[in-house]
Amino acid sequence: MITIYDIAAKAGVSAMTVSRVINNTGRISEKTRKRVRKVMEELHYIPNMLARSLVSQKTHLLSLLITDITNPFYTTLARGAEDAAKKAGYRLLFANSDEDYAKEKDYIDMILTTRVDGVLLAPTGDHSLENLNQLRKHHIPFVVLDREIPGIDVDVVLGDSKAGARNLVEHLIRLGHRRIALVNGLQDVSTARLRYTGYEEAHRLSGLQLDESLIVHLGYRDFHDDSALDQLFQLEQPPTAIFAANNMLAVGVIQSLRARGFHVPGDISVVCFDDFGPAGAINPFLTVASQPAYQFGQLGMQLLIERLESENNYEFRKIMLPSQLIVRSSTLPLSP
Amino acid sequence: MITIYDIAAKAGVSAMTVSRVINNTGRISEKTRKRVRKVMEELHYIPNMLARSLVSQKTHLLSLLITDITNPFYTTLARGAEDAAKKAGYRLLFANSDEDYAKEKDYIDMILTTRVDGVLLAPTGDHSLENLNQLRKHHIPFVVLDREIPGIDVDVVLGDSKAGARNLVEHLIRLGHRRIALVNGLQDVSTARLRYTGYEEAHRLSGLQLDESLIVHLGYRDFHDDSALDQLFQLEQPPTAIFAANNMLAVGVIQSLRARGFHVPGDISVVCFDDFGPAGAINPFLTVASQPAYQFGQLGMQLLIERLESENNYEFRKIMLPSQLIVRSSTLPLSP
DNA sequence: TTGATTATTGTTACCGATAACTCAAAGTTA
DNA sequence: TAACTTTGAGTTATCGGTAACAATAATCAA
Repeated sequence: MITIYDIAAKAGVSAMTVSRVINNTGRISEKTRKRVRKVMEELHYIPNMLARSLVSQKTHLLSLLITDITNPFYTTLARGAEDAAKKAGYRLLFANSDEDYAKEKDYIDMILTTRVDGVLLAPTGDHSLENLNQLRKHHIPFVVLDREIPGIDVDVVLGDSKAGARNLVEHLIRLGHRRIALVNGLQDVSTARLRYTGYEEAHRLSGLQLDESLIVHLGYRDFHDDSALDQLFQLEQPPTAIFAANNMLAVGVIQSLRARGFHVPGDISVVCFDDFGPAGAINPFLTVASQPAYQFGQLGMQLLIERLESENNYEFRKIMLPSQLIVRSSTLPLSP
Repeated sequence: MITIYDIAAKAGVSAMTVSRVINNTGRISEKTRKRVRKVMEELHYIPNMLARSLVSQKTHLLSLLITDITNPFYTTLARGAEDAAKKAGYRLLFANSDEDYAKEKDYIDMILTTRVDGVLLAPTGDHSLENLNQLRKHHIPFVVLDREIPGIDVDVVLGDSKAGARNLVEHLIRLGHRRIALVNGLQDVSTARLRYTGYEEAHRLSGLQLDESLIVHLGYRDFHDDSALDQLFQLEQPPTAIFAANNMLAVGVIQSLRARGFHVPGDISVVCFDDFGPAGAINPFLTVASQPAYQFGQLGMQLLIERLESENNYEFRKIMLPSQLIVRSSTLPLSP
């Protein structure tokens, strides 16, 4: 491993001079600068970040912790975050918690020991509060994405879950549906709660009675749980439409429905939150509340970097991004 | 920032003793061990990886460099790699080159300065050779995924592009298609070359004349380039089926076709390499050669870790994973 | 010409951990 | 009881950089 000492020796200068050349600090005569540069190239010198970071107390590394790397919403978000980080000269450490609190905690520990400069994260749920407090205790700046955490004041980029949900459900109601099921995420997650609120609000504003037996709770990634729909179809009056609280749940719901012989949208309409990225573009099928995923990442990263690079502790900011109702072919008017 | 010296001072021992307690090395009496542990908890000690890695010359960090984070093939692969890394106790640094050589180079540089222990990467193309040589020069072990690079001997996990392509094209030929277009990736990428070879082989074995004017070259991510299909439809005898060399190209092809008023598969059949992950499961539509993406990542990571942890330089290994033809509804027999 | 100033480079200490060596006290053996 | 082991620590040097200060040479003003 070539170090600045090797270069210093070969160039006949001190290590400090080499360091100065590398960082363009201090004053160096053009002659020595050139000589040092030449030796650096000859020896294929690569600076050692570990050593540099140890003394500077800055790694120029940021961490992005998402909850599901197979979900196009988060991968698009990741692209946004990556682009913004790159533009500002930071390196990005991706991590994936799989909606699993324990994994999240593991990654937070790794983030702490790795001494990243800041963290951008979509928390797994309200209990993530403990992990956030851990970050705060160690003075690691962070920005929260997509999900609000009660009990802590932070910079955060959110979608408007309530309005989005209301739009989706109102769309179904306009189509004549009256028994609309909600396949929701866990109540521990703010988006799931707000999507419920939007669902409830749509009912109330339309003068519809809300039937709690039409509500199912699953983890956002547990779309394999086929039995989840049993509850709905054992009802005396089963639903004629289903609102899935995110895209992955919608996939599961549709697969379950088809496995039971239902046709979507012929027999039952389905809507969901979040779109499907490029892969979904082949057969745009689902009626969705589409969120600007790329901007989630980009804006979140901008907030983080501003926080990092500003001295003063200005107050925390909350950005709320709207979702857009895109009506496609998974919804039909209720047939009489 | 709490260091082992703070702990040592408060516990009334030397820093070395604290280090021994942390790493469970050397001999420590149960009494001091407990006292040190207690102080560590009280002060919320977090070990500093930078310092530790600087002396141990090991970061326990691996890097995964993929070419398209929005492609479900790579995100599934990433999950496989992540799981395998986690199991072996390594942390994983994701990076995304966007099929862009310059970005890849940037990431390789960052990998070198970050002193990761090893790299798992899907190269952008043959010219990545230079980046691989850079890694080798600095003695960073690496494993190549998905794409072969001529001119360098490495551990590598590949799909059987030739056989997969042949299967797809033979499927089309069985359906009666005779004018089959190939929308391929750039010739700089081994999978694109092999998919061409499979395409050619299928023609030859079926006694079909291959018409070079039916072949279009695009980057694997350049599916926005709508004009690419112009060439095909200005032909006197336009194709009746299209083989897209990967999933992203297929998305673009289908969107282009629809924009031109063609119906798939009614007017034209489409097949492609690689499936669409969970997002594609809603409306499984495309006939594909599906590759075991998760295993690409998992096996690649296993190779890397074995290479890392073994002293001796055993010879390089090449794993070839088969693809599976999945016939769905994007293909129809040629109507007379 | 001389003291002051500026430009260029070097020295030393330190970032936070660990390897290698040292050393005192306690325990063992003959 | 003297010599030898074993146990449980501590000391020092080092990993590869950089900050802060020091030192020398070159230039300049008076």
